[in-house]
Amino acid sequence: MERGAILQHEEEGKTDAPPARRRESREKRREQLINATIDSLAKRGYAATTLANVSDGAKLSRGIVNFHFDSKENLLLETLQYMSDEYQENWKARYAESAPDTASRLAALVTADLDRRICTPRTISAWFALMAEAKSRPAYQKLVWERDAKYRGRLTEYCRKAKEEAGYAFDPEIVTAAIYAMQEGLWLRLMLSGGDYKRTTALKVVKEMLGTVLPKHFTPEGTPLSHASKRNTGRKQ
Amino acid sequence: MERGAILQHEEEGKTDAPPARRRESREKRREQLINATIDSLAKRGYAATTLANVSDGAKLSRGIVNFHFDSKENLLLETLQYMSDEYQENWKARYAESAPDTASRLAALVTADLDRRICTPRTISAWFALMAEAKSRPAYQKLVWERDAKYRGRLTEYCRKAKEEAGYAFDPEIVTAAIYAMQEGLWLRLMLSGGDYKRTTALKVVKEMLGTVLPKHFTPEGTPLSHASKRNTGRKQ
DNA sequence: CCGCTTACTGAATGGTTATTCAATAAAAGT
DNA sequence: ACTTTTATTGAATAACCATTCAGTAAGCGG
Repeated sequence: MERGAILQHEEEGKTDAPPARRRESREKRREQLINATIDSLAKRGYAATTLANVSDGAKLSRGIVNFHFDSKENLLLETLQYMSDEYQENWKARYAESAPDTASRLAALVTADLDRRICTPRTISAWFALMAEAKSRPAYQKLVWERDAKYRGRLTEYCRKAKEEAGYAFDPEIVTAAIYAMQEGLWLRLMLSGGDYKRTTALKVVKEMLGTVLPKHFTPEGTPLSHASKRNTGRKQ
Repeated sequence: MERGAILQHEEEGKTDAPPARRRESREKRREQLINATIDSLAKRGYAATTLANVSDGAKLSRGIVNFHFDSKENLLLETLQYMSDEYQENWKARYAESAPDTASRLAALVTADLDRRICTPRTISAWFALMAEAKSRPAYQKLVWERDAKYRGRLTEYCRKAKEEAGYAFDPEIVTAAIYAMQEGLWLRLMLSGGDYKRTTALKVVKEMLGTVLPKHFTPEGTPLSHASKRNTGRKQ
């Protein structure tokens, strides 16, 4: 469609003015190209992302992508892999640094999705651009399904734990599905609203939901109640 | 990528074996072409959908799309419009045929999304294919935003009503956002799981959520409690 | 049966794009 | 210094695709 794009993303270890024409290690270049791909996906969408866009974005020559990734198809797949890894590393880190009680763990998991580090317009747009193509590309679908399974498994584990601790009436699998679906829906909303809807608003929604569904573990506003509330093992709320 | 597609979708008013080579009214053809577009979007995704695919799918000649829609861009936009209208007609119909109490109305609205008539793999895949491009196409974004606004407005109205009736502690806007996000997330899940996850499972999730968030209006399984429960206007649950 | 309108066709066109590859040059090894 | 390896370029290629349009024929009013 249009040309002459201004690239806002700066690659990792470089700040000098004449950036290219210097050789780099295989890994550095690959990451640089993947970042340029994410930029283009976010700005132009899947259909309008061309190899010329990517190499221009990285300020490198036309043939560079096929040299490092063999094909466009493969570049896109590895970009998805890269984003998937980033996502996973993030929630695992948030999980690890949270307090060990059920409420804090759940809050960490659920909030990780909306963490400043991964929840940016750039990331979300690129993610959905690839997601929409997943239906017709088994390789994408498999990758994403596995990403999901790990996260949801952890989430279910803690929903089950919460149920045991407070005697909630819900089915942990179903609550997990509901929470996870809500998170993905909020991502979609963040993308479609084009800026009106902020990350912090989405956070409020997620937290209020935690407060409503798990009233023994969270305040109505969604703040974790860290004390181990083993008191009521009785009936429902 | 590959060729020689088998088309599973049959257009509206025709069943005879030699289908083409007969002139049709402008409206019939346009609808037929839109359906072929949805088929292709669902099967191949946005990027791989070509005008040749569409005209082949409709068993018509190459030039047909530009004759009826002027451009590919316009065909896609009108396809989005068509799907958007279908969606809206559906929830309005479900709403209209529901009992007039708050619980039934809410159940109708929330369940409409997963109605057999609009919630098919074909529709969902095509929808997300267009959605992912919305970020970079203002015309799409506007259209979808308006579609959403009407539905969410209605949903908020009834969440507010429910709160007044039973004295829930929640913020109706936030609960609406949560429910709507969950619905979109479930759509995404239906698409990505490729058949494991069924419409009926998603329905269960939605209903259990209603039961949890609005315990005075629904059973824990999500069946509406139709009697007007004006009894407690007091504190929170 | 005759013009006239309207729907439709499909080959031709021109622009875009992924991919290849021979040439080039920076490092690394010796 | 020189050889080898490895990264990079950019012009050439071939495929693909949206769009155009001159031509064809179906329906229709007369």
